[in-house]
Amino acid sequence: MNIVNTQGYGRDAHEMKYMPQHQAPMAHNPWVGLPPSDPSHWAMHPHPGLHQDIKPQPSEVAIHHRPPHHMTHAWQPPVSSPYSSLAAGNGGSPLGHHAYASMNGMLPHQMHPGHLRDMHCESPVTPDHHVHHEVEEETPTSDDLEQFAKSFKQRRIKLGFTQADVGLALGTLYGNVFSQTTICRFEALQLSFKNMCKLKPLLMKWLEEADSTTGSPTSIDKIAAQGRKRKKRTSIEVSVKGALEQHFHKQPKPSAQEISQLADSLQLEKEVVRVWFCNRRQKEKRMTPPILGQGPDGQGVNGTPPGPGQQITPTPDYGQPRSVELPRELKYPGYTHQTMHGSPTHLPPQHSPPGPLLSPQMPPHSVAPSHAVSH
DNA sequence: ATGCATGAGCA
DNA sequence: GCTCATGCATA
Repeated sequence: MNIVNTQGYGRDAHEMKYMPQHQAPMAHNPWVGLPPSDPSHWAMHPHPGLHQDIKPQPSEVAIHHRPPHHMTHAWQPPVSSPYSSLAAGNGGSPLGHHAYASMNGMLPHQMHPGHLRDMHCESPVTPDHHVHHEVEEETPTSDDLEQFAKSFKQRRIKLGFTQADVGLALGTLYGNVFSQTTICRFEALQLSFKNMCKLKPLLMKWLEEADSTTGSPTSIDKIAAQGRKRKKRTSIEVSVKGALEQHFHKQPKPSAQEISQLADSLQLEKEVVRVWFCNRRQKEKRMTPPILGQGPDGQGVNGTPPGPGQQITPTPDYGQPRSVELPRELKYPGYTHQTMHGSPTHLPPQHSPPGPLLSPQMPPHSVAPSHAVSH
């Protein structure tokens, strides 16, 4: 069975159609033929024959729920791997470095699995409405998520785990490995509502584990991804980004032709532009979307800095060519179909004024352009 | 922490 | 070709 290759590289053939013509340092196209002679720009894959999917099948990984300590990863972490903490069992995993993880002794409140459940339904400081003892593990509200993410991060840190550690641990717990990126985004609410909902239970379980097994190495395993021929990340100049942003404001969903034009004028590959728009749109759909309306180029289409009063995302009434899409004002339009049969899961009770112009985000912190200051 | 990229699934 | 989940690579 080698269904892997069907489309794994099937698209490479077409991908190669757009070659760097202006900015590419190299002349010939890499990813397909990628002769070992030109690895300078592409991550090499040790095993061309291996399956390419990064994520192993759950069944495949679930086997080693609690791996002894042997890692059968046929993967060579690039010497510069940011996730240096997972391998040998001492690299940097919390169990290894009790830097600030003297845990047990200093944890202000040892939460137990039981509590974990509660915390996802009701915030510790929850008022007293709809307080059930039943665990409505169905759709959590945005607030639930926000709060969970926050406390999750706190506890994760207290336990001395890195985001990468968690991601890997999830792999051994469920067979679903996640990257540092994903954990990071979860904590920062930078995922879609739906995605957040999906990950929450997993992270909750991890917390239980990490919590109960204080002291004994739980899951330090790595099922790594095979290196894949990946296009080198295109670096788009700020000025160009500015132009893209502007176009995005006017037309978030440019047609293929518009993309071509734009790409041409910006001296970018069409594919790069297309992907940029895809990513940009996706960004808008996160729980904590970026704030539109500012000149990314520094020139600012409106040098108006988001004052303290600006908590409403200026926007987006864009992208609704079909008129079927509900305004995001309703929170998360596309996600309201949460597999609820019959009884419609009411949308998360949000204190969002019925006004057509407001941010569907969490009011608490989405107000401030945290992006600008976090770094 | 985040920008650009990949790939599955859908239309 | 889009959306969506996800991650490598990088700032």
